[in-house]
Amino acid sequence: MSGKVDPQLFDDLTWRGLIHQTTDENLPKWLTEGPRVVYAGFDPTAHSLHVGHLVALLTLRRFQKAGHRPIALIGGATGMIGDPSGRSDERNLLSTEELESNVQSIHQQMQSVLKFDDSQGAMLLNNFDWMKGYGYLTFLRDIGKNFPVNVMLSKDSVKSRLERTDSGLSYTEFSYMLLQAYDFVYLNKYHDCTLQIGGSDQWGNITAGIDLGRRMHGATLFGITSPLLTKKDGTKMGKTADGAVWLSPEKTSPYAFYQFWLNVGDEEVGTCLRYFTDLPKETIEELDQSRSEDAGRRESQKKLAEEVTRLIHGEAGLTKAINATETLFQGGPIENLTDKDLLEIFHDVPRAQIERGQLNQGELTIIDAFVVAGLCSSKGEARRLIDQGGARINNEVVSDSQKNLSPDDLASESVIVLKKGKKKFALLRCE
RNA sequence: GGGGGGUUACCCGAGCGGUCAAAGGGGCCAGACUGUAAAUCUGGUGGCACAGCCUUCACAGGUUCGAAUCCUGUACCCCCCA
Repeated sequence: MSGKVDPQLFDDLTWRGLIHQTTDENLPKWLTEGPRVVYAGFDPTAHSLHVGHLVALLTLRRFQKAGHRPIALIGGATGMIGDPSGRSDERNLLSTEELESNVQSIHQQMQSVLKFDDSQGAMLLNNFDWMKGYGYLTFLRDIGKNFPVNVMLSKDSVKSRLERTDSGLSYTEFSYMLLQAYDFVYLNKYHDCTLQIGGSDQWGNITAGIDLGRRMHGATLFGITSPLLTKKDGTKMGKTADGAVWLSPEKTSPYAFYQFWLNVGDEEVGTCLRYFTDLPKETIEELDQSRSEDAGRRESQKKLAEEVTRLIHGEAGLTKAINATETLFQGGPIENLTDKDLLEIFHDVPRAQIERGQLNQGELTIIDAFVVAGLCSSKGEARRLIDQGGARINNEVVSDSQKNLSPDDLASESVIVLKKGKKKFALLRCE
């Protein structure tokens, strides 16, 4: 590792609003003195990372770009336990098979964000590797001995759970902190790691690791937490009505991913630009300025969506997302497109098969079409939708709920595009 | 063990013999406005063969011309006394 690091890193993080708390006032100076090994943990509780993981992942990336060495720690062991921090109820435990498969795919995803290639590149470690052989008695003697219960009880993550009367805290979850603390100490001992970053809900776990390092080895360790990103209404960022926004293109298509960022509210978009893009300060401040003059142009949202989508899905994914967006929201009728075009643009839109004969005979009512396509859960709902003017075929409003579909309604060789309201689409495809 | 209260649509919650598919609010869906926003306003929100019919008010029975509403039993929840 070259000895050079970017001395601006901490200032940049501060300007971006990514610093919530630090464990030591000398930390900014300490960071400029040479390359450090920094780690953040990711629980493999799902098959894919989601937008909620992105802040930590991108912060690791910023450290890497500034000349430090990141470790992405996958919590194969801790994921079996479940972190009680910020949770109101007990987690379900995952099987080892699920965990193993999750770890694989998460590793895959991280490669577009961190550079793992060279010998000084990022490291991906799984704490299951060093925890699996750790005996209970040994662990209690080595690690547990260093944890005063009164200190553990005073941690916010534990305290808040104990104060709830409607859900308890199992001994298993209570022990989570020891495992994460030990991770830090382990990484320090074997990989020279001296800094842990995480969301502000990780403060308790991070300081536990720092305390443990000092008690066991007299090590001096550091920690930084970032604010948890919430929307104006207090709900967590990264969730839509349909659930989490995933990084995996199988779970959230590049189009849907792009749309998520494009729809970020004016109040949040400034923060998002700072958190989720590498855009320099000047560019972001220009966008702030532009937004205060005419937020309706949505330059900030477009730039944000573009940057983040490119990072996660690459240039090709971004192009697809933009093409689909333009087609879907240009407003005019959908025509002069081929099956291939439509199926590509509407890649992740739900679709249903219908019989060609049904269409030719005019046997399919428009009400049934919306139900079959899954846009409406009952015929009554479909009827209401049409009566209220919220139903479109190939982007043209249909007002007659008695209408039957015919071959004239095909947008291309075999596809009919149904639309509910402004943003929900479905395809009917006749064979 | 004794006494009292409760269980209503996705959620909260009114209804306490007919006019109840069931007030009100939240959520959700759609429309207007707009920027594919926010806020606001309007309409909708059990199903269907939709001016009508069918199935709903914890569950099972009963009384009645007629029950979410009354009675009996069952399950679950809460409170008070022991």
